[in-house]
Order: sequence, then C-alpha cells, then structure tokens
Amino acid sequence: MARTIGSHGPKTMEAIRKAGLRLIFEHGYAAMSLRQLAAEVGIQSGSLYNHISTKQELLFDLVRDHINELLRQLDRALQGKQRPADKLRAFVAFHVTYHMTKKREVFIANSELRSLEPKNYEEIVALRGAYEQRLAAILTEGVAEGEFEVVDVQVATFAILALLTGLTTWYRPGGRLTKEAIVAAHEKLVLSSVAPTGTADRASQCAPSPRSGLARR
Amino acid sequence: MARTIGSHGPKTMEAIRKAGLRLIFEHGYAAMSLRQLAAEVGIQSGSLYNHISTKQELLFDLVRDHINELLRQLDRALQGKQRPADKLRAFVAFHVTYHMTKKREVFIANSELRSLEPKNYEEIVALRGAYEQRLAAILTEGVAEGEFEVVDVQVATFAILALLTGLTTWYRPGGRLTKEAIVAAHEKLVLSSVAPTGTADRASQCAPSPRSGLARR
Amino acid sequence: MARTIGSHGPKTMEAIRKAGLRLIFEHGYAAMSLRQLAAEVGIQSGSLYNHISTKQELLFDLVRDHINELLRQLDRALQGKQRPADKLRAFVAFHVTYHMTKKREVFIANSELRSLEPKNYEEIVALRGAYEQRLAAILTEGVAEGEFEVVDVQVATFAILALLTGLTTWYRPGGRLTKEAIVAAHEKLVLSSVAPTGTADRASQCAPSPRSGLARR
Amino acid sequence: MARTIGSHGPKTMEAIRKAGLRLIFEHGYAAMSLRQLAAEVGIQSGSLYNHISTKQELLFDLVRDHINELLRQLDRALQGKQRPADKLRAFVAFHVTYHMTKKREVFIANSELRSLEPKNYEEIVALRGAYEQRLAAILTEGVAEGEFEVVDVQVATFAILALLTGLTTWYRPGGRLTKEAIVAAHEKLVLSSVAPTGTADRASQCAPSPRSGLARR
DNA sequence: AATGAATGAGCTTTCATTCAT
DNA sequence: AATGAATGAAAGCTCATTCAT
Repeated sequence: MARTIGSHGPKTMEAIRKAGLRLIFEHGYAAMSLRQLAAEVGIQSGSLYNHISTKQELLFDLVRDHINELLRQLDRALQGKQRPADKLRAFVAFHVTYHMTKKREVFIANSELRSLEPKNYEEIVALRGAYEQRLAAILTEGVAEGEFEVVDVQVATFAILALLTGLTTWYRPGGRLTKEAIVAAHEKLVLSSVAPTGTADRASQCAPSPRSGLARR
Repeated sequence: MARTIGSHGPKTMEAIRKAGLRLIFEHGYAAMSLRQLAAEVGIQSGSLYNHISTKQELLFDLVRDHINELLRQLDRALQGKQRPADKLRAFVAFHVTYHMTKKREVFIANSELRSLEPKNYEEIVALRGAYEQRLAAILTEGVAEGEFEVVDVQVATFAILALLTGLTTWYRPGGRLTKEAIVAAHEKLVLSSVAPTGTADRASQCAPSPRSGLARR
Repeated sequence: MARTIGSHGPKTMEAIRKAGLRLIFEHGYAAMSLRQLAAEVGIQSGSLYNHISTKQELLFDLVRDHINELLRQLDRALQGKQRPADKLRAFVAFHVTYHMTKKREVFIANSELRSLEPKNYEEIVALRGAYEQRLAAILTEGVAEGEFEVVDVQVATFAILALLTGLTTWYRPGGRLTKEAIVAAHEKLVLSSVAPTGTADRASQCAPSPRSGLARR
Repeated sequence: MARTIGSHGPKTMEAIRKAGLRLIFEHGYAAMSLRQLAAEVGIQSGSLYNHISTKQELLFDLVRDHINELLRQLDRALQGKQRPADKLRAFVAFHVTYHMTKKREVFIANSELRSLEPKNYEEIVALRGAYEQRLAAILTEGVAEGEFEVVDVQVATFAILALLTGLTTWYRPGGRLTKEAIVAAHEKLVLSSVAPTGTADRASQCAPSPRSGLARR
C-alpha cells in the first residue's frame, strides 16, 4: 500500500534533484528541509535516504555536476576561436545562454558555496577557479595584444563574471526580450567594457555575433 | 546575581546588530542561530529579546536601515553632477566605495531578500527599486543625449549593478589593490561598457518596448 | 540505533492519549509540558509529532471524542423512557455512572474549555449545548406535565449538571461508597430538587431505582 | 521619566490583585504570565516584585484571603438561625449572593487548588474543609431532626456545594434574571433536594425567602 | 525502494525571577 | 517603587538522520 503518489523507481533520483534544485533556489539550502523536499517528490522524508546519503551531499552533487558541465560546454564553445575579441564574445554568448537555461543551477553554485563543508567547498572553489581562469586568460591575451584595455585583469574578470551572472536574479523565460536580444545586450556591454579608451578597433568590438540580432516578441 | 559577564546596557543593541551582520554575512540568515548570535554578544539567547522582537525583524531592520542610508548617501554623491558621464562616474565611485566599507550590509541586502516575510520583502524591494531607478535614469539620459549606447537600458542597469555589487564577494581590506585603484578599475569598465561603438546600427539597438519591465525575485 | 526503549508502533497514539488525559487532569493543559507527556509515554518529545499535530489538537481531540461518546451513550440510556421522572432518573443514573468511569475525560471537558482556541472552543460548546439541551428538555416537559416544579428551567439545568459533575472532583474508585450508593444518592437529590413543593406525585418522584441501595465496604 | 502610565504608589498592590484575579479567572494560573499581569497594571514585570514575592504567593494570597472572608461572612449570615431549614436557606442565600459578587475569587479558589504548592494547598484545603463542614453540620442536624432526608450526608454536602458553585461558570451581571430570582431558584432546588420523600414539613421547606421572586428586566 | 516511527540535537521564543540604577 | 537588562530554565516544535518492516 506504499507509494500512493509520487514517483517510481529509477526516476525518483531525478525528481529529487529537480525538486532540490528548485527549493534551494527559492529558499536557500539551510532553509530547505528534507521534509519539504520529500513532500515535493511525493515520498516520505526517510525514503530520500535510498537515493542520497546526506543533505550536504545532495547540494555538493548538484553544484559539482553543474560546474563540470559548465566547464565542458565552455571549452566546446571556445573551440576554434582565435582572436581575443572572438573568444570573449563566444564566452559571453555561451555564459549568458547557459545561464538562461540553467539559471537555478548557476544561482545555487554561486550563492550556496558557503553552505558547503570545507572539503566540498575547496573542491568546488577549485573548479570555479578553472572557469574564471578561462576568462582571465582571454582578457590577459587581449590586453597583451592591445585589443583590450583594463585597469586590472583580476578585477575585470570578477566584474565581468558578476555582470553576466547577475542575469540569474532577474531572467524569466517568456519575458520582454528574446534570448538573442539578451545575449546581444550583454555582448555589447562586455565587449565595450574592455575596449581601449582612446581609439578603438571598432569593427572587431561591436559586430554582434552572427546568430544574434535584436528581436521583439 | 545577574550580568556577570557579557555586554551591558545600551551598547548591547549595537553589539547585536554588528554580530548579526557578520553572522548573516558568513552563514546566511537561516543558518544563523540566535544562540550563536547571543554567544557572540556575550549574553544568553533569551536576553536578545530585550533588544529585538524577532529574528526576522532583526534582519529586516538591518536591511532597511542599510538601503535607506545607501539612498541618502547616493543622492548626496550625485549632487551637482550635470552631464550623464559625470553622473555615471560619480555613481560608480560612490557605489564601489560604499560597498567596500559596508560590504556585509550590501551583501545581505542583496542575498537575503528571499528570507524576508512578504510584507517586509515588499517594503525592501520598493526601496531597492528606487536605487536602481537612479542608475536607470542616468543611463536613459545618457542614451538620449548620445553620450551612451546600450542595447537595452533595463538590462544595462541590472548588469552594471551586478558588476559593481560583485565586489562584495571578493573584496578584503588590505588586499593587493588600493581602494582608489579598485574604484578606477570599475569606472573604466562601466564607463566603457556604455560607450557608443562608433559606427553602429543605432536605430535598431535601443528603443525599449514601451509596455514592459523585467521581473526579479 | 532507534527505538531502544519506550513505546512502539500503533500503540503509541493510545499511550499518548491516556497519558495526556492523566496529565491534563492532574496539572491542567497549560501546566502540562509535552516533555512530561513524552517521558510518560517513553519517547522523546519530538517523537510525539509523529502522532499528534499540535498540543492544542491533542486537547481538542480528547475533548471532542469524549463529548461525542457522551452524547451517543446518553441517547441510548434514555431510549424507551416515557415519563419525565423516568427520563430524569435515567439521565442521573447515566451521568453519574459515566462520570465515575471517565472522570478524567469529564473533568477536562469541563475545566479546559478555556484552553481551546476560538474555533475549537465553538465546536465543543455547540456539542456541550446539545447535551445540556437533553436535560433542559426533560425538565421543561416535566414542568409542563406538572410532575416537576422549578423556579427557572435554565437555572435548574445548569445547577443539576453542576451538582452531578461535581462528582469528578472527589470520586475515587474503592472509596467508602459503592457505585450504586452514589448513584442512588444523586437520584434522590436531583429528583427531589425538582419535586413540586405542595402535593407531589410521590411515588414517581422518589422511589429509588431498584438496583441501588446504600452499602458500606 | 518612569511610570508614564499605570498606577501609582500604594494603589499598585490593589491593581495587581485585581488584574491577577481577572487573568487567572480567564486564562488559568499556569497560562497567565507575569508579563501580561504587569502590562495590565501598567508597569514592567520586574516591578511586580516590589509588591509580591512570587507568582505562587500571589495565587495563594488571593485564594486564602477569599476563603477567610467567605468563612467570616458565612458565620455572620448564619447567626441567629435556629432550625436546620432556616440555616440551610440562609446558607444557600449567602453562598449564591456571595458567589455572584465575587465570582472570580470563588472560581479560582475552586479551580486553581491544583496549582498550589503542597504546603499552600494543605492550608487552603483545611480552610475549605471548615466551610464544607458548616454545610455538613446543617445537613446532619436536619437529618437527625427528621427535617431532611438524604442518602448520604457527605455526598449531599459535596453535591449541594457543586450545585451552588456552578453558578460562577454562567452568571453574568445584567443577565436575564435578577439576583433575587437566582437566589430563589437555588433555594428551591436545594431545599427540595433534601426534603423527606414521604411526609414533610412542607411549610418550612419550601417557602421561599420573603424578599425573592422571579423578575425580568 | 518505500513507510512510519523513532532519535537526539537544535530551533525561536517565553518564562519567572534578579538586581544595579 | 520603578526601570531595563540580565539570567537560566523551559516551552512547543522542527530538524536531519536511522532503521525495522
């Protein structure tokens, strides 16, 4: 007479991850109770432990899997780009696009690092560092080649990442702007932000990436 | 034999706010226990209630007082600035400087909105909207005068605020850079980010659709 | 290593009700702590919440279930009685007998009404009203038929109920008097109390019910 | 700048007793907090301790003073009565009248005995016993003289006291009946309840006391 | 793989009481 | 005789987690 509602068999783990993602996104890791999570999935809270080992590990898995996927896809998106401006534009386009489709994962991976236990925290921070390093390297190269101008590469790296990631706090599918318009808006901001101040290589900066283009709904 | 150790009299409230600020910053509102807070202050947890009415109200007061102060000081910092670029530079300088001295307050005011009860949440979001509006107005004016160029004012507003506020996640006093250098780095990034691109398809970029507004949480 | 000592499975709820009944009877609802209750049952206080939803609801359930049972049994006891004096005698005999076997339930249902939250209070008062109404109707009928004489039916109803219910404050099983003697004593008092003062139908009023009789142990 | 509201000087103690009486009557001793009480009086809870020594002692004083006064006035009311029926009628009239004017004190003295600490409890129970004894003596005398008939004097004593005291649960000044009518109703019930069942001295039993009579307002 | 019932620690909040001022 | 701030205990309730079934 068990399992009157809720999910069944091998799909349960996926339901837990999905519900966990949503609840952590909405309430925060500390404020989400496993009872809530279980209720969302349609099982008793004790039954969660057939699928996860601890609450902490659920968070860790969600964050780690997300960052690994992020890195994997970033590297694919950067493949074949040669000039720093092209790389930066590809970085922005990828980052923004990815954040729009996975905004919960991204948000959690940024906001719940403090909820990770030290060992887990360090592992994630290392992965995050690798991601940041991709951007820092692009900026460094661009500055060296005279295509970019920044006061401090480190600051610029953090600032651009914050700018791009801020998206997760306001983006909703079906909002006023198309995804392409949002990408374009960010490309403009980021590419301009590192442009040399005096006379700029205008052409390379501002041509929007080919697939984008402003559109209204 | 009361009050053998710990804080005393009218200074206690200030100690509570200060410790609360730090603990919420470090662990998050939900993860901070009032026992922890009381221990930090040097009193029993029940004694907190001589100074606060609920945990929720402590958070609300901290956030509200911060945003009010932020708005007050911003308006003072913008006084006398005429041209949009001057206003924007003043905005950035103020925002960055303020965030370096009050990074905990700023961080909490951004990250713990979801921990506010609906009534409190709405009050704070209204205040935050007023702050955002200051920046949006500067950008709008700059675009109208041809000094700035953005794809979308709303997106640019959120992006620039995210860029600037990201500071709170990494800034530590006594780090590699001086405060002035940090301000300068952000001024460069922000001012450039909205700079006109030179020869661009101006018409298509910038007209915002009249009806809309983005959603935030 | 769960469940080393204490109560188990489906019997726990019954143990909680029983212990709750005793503790509320002895100390009052407000003075009974759930830790006490849990200790009595042999579980941790948090474990109570696998069986009850709140302390208030435990009280409410105890009181409501009691009154429903009381009404059900009263109606059975009155079945087939025709004349008002017979009905009144049956009412007294039932009430006294029931109160001797369920004195805790009865006491609580009378003394802890003020501890009920408004919504619960109203529901119980309505049920109690139905019980009182049974007695009021008997008196009204008896007065109309000239068998009874009272100054005021309402006052008499309350007074008789108070008289009968007072039993719960002193009755102890194994005391000086048999149950039958106690019933008889109350029958005499109540039947006489409403007897006409001038010329009465003595036979119907005062013959004690056959089974009773005073006994000493 | 102290004492902006609330009572002043020697009147404070009286205000505490009055408010305490009301709060205990309404919520019960355990459920009344000293903060509530202090708020009612218009002082801080710590200030109560300038007037009372403990919460327990406040209860004890209220109950003891009430019972002493009750005994004192009862003895005065019984003075000069010779025949058992006269004494019983005087007892009822006094008891009912007193309970109508001091219903809170009476109610508390009956319902909060369990909240008294053992030493206090015993003292009060002794006083209460003295009061009960007055009634028991009247009944015993009446039975000996053939004026009354009861199955058991002890039971009758408790029952009559319960009947009379029940008044405190429903009496409200300004209700449907005058005080005199209420007294008369109880006189009828009690005098009849102990009347002999066969041949009785009707005149003495049932003539209501001269001043009473049913009235509506 | 699910349940239901348990644990023990912890939560926010309230309590009666104390006491320097 | 009042305040305001403290204590230490306890309140009702929730938590993550365990485990026999």
